[in-house]
Parts: sequence; structure tokens; C-alpha cells
Amino acid sequence: MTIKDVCEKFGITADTLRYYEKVGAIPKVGRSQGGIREYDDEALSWVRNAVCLRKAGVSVEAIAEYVRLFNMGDETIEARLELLSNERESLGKQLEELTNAVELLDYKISRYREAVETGVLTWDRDPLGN
Amino acid sequence: MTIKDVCEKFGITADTLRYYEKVGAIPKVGRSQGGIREYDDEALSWVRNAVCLRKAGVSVEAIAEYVRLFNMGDETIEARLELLSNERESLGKQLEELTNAVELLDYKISRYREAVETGVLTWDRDPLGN
DNA sequence: TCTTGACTTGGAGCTAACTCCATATAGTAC
DNA sequence: GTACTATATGGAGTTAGCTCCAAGTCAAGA
Repeated sequence: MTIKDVCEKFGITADTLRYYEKVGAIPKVGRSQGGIREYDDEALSWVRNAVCLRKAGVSVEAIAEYVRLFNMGDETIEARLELLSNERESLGKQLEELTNAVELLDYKISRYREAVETGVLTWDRDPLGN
Repeated sequence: MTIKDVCEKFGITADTLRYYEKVGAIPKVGRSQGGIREYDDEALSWVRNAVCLRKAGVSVEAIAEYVRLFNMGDETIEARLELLSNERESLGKQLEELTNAVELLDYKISRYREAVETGVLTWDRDPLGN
């Protein structure tokens, strides 16, 4: 698979993919004779991993650290478990923040929908709505 | 309430709070004789709004746009509803990405926990685990 | 073979959201 | 009033994560 195919598959740019490789968020990708990247199933699996975690806000640095540990072999299994656990924990917190904000927006939206109908914007929770 | 109190209350720095005011993510805060910020309940409510949305990843620009519309009065109610709905939608997508990543991490973590016990790292879903 | 378009690299440039700094003024305890 | 700490302002600096660019190489079709 060429870099273009991979980009389309995951909805990211070639620059981003090369950047991920450069900083180690995915392992070095194999090349053709002429030096052109050729993505096999394993490479794709790493791309999927990086893209999924990035979309959730995991730092490129953390992803790269995981790849680095992975390439060091079995002695780093515990270190990888700890890294993953830490990231999992911070995503859990992020999930909470996100849920709070969704709740806030849903509340405001309900008030605004009413306001559009009745012409009056009111806040029943907090008298200081905004 | 002084800027320091507000910072402590919300766990952000005074610089951030002044920055939010400068770019309009919160309305202008009232000042004392000498020009020092004095946060009343309404100001606090705006700060709460900004902090909550920022923690979920809503851009400062979008928050500022909401404040701007709010200050323009009742003619902007529909515009505000649309803005809030758009932001709500993108948080919904973000929630999904986050959930996917949490699921991925939980799966990996379960594999790693097993590996720490058994000494063997295996992937039952995808034979190309990483 | 020639042309055209995709791909390569190293490195510079960009944006959002802070974060820090210098200088000056305000408030507070004594 | 003096000393000391907090706050104000404008503007420069920082960081992450891309994004773009130039100059050159590679590959597929006419």
C-alpha cells in the first residue's frame, strides 16, 4: 500500500503520516527499491493505533514512547503496561470533562430552543445564566 | 473576589484568566478604584462556563464568539443556539473518538496484564497486535 | 524516451493556547 | 510612611502538532 492509500484510509495527510514516522509514533515503514514507502498489514496496524489514540488526545510523545518500548522487546512489558494505564487514566478524566461539557451544552441548548419558541430566555438552574 | 481566589477556585492561572478576558472568552470583569479585577457572581458564572468548555476542548474562539453574541442581546438568540448546537455536535464526535480509544487501551491493558502474569503477550483479536 | 504526477528529504513556517517577563501601580500590615 | 506582596499592562516567548516548501527522485502512460 502506498502512502496515499493509507492517507485516504485513515483520513489524514501524507505529511502527518511522515511526521508520525519521523517522531516515532509509528515504527519505520519499509521502502521499495527507489525508497518509496510501502505499508504492509503490520504497518497499517501501527497507523491505526496512532490515529485512534491521537484522535482521543493522547500525545504523539506518549505514543512514540510506547513504540520505542515495544521495539525494545519483552523486558519492557511492564513499562508498557504502566504507560498504557497512565494514558487510560487520563482519558478517563478527559471523558469526564467531556461529559460535563456535553451536559452543560445540552442544558443551554434546551433553554435556547425554548427561547426561540417563546421569545424568552430563562435559566431555571442558576439565576445567573449565560 | 480577587483574581487569585478565582484561580484557586478553578485551578487555572491568573495569566490564563486575564488571557480569557483579553480575547473575550469571558466578558470584561469589573475593576476596583485602582483598576484591580473584582469578580462577582456573574463573572464567576462566565469563568465557570469558559473553563468547563475549554476542558472539553471547545476553542477559545468559539467561546468568545458566544460571549460576543450574548452581549449583542436578544436578536442573536438563534445564532447562539446554532453555535451551541455545532459545538455540541463536535463534542459528540469527540466523545466517540475518546470512547474508541478507551476501548483500545482497555483491550491492550488486559493483554498486558495477562502477559505480566504468564510471561507471554498475545493478541486474540488481531494477529498483528502491537 | 518523454512527460506528468507522486513521492522523497530536510527544514522552515504556522496556529492555538497559553506562559513568561518587565515595568509600573495598588493594596496591606506595621 | 515604609516595606512587601499582589495585580495591571503590553508584548515577547513557548509548545505541540502539524503543514508547507524547495529541490530532487521515481514511476506509469503516450
